[in-house]
Amino acid sequence: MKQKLLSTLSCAILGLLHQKPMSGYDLRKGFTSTPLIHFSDSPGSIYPAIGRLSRQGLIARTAREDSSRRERQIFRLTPKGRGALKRWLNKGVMRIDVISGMDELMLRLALMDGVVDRIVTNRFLKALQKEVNLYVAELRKYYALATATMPLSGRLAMESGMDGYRAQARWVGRAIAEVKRNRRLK
Amino acid sequence: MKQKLLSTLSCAILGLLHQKPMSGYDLRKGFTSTPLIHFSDSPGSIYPAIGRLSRQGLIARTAREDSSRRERQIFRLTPKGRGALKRWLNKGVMRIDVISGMDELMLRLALMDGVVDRIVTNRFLKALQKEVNLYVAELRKYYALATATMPLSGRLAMESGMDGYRAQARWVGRAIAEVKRNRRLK
DNA sequence: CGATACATGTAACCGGTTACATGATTTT
DNA sequence: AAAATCATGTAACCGGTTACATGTATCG
Repeated sequence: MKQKLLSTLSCAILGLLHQKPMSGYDLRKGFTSTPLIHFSDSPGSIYPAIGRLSRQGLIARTAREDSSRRERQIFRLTPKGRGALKRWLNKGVMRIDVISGMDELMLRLALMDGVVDRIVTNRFLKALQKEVNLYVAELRKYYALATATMPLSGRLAMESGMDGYRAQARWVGRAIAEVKRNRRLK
Repeated sequence: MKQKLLSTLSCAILGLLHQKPMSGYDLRKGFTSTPLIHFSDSPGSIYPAIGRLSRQGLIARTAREDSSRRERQIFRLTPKGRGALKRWLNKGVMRIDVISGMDELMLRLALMDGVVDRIVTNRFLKALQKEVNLYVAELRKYYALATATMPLSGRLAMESGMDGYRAQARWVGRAIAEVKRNRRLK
């Protein structure tokens, strides 16, 4: 049986539903009211995504809490959904993710707690560190070669990118230390 | 007459063709061989984009240089295309761009040279600075409130984002200074 | 001659965006 | 009673991804 590829939004939904069963509306609020806003809000993306996940058997309706509010459909993760979530969290960190999928990487990190153990988080951060450092080195090399011929605004834009990745490199070092410390304390 | 909304890729193509007329293949290489890689490579996105821009009258085929190579179709910007490019570069900097469109903002900056003057670049950077600082402040506030209840990995992911935006804030300060210095030297 | 780089495209698929539609419940 | 918020959806559109198709020129 082949695993369907899930969109980032779908995986975000799986991660949030793992933390706590909730409705489509709650999910939307979870996106719009936190820095997760990156991953879209708008009913036109979330409800269809819920429908797909439901059809694939990764999430399921819970008995609705008919307290007073109308028709709230609460969804929860199925075992199959939990499996899909774990697979997504366990994926490797590729060069291309660092170049154009950093948001998704950070989403993965954010959703790891309570789903995978610290070893996975640690492995993830180590892999990320490696790829970020490689990419910084590559950018530096490109910059050294091209800077002379680059116009001012182009150079500034490139420096912005490099600064961002350097900040990531520093951050990931601290993050690894924190995870290690946290593991020892347990 | 209403202006069609152009995709980021389309605008990137307009910007590159403004620097120098070239073929679809050249554009692809321009993307894959530089940090512009963010904005897709793959023939399946570039050739259709070229087709659309051509149909809209924003770019046009140049007499082909039939030196020896086969069928290279060289495209250049039309006056209408230059107008569209300028409008894109002159757009304001919104909060939402900072939150989920930083790549496009940096692309805009990178392509400004030779198309719009330093005043526009300066205005852009000032607006960016304002929005980045506001967003950093907002994140800080959210972090202060939520940090206690956030799991480790979630907190780390959030810190990554904050570090990134702080780096942007520092960079934009330097960038503004450089543009000012550069303007004085001229 | 075979491999690699040059060069351009098409077609199916997928999913996000936008806008619209609907209706209940709570607040003013 | 009107307005705002809660809550769920649908449909058209657009464009990016993937994979495929095709053929030339150059180089070893």
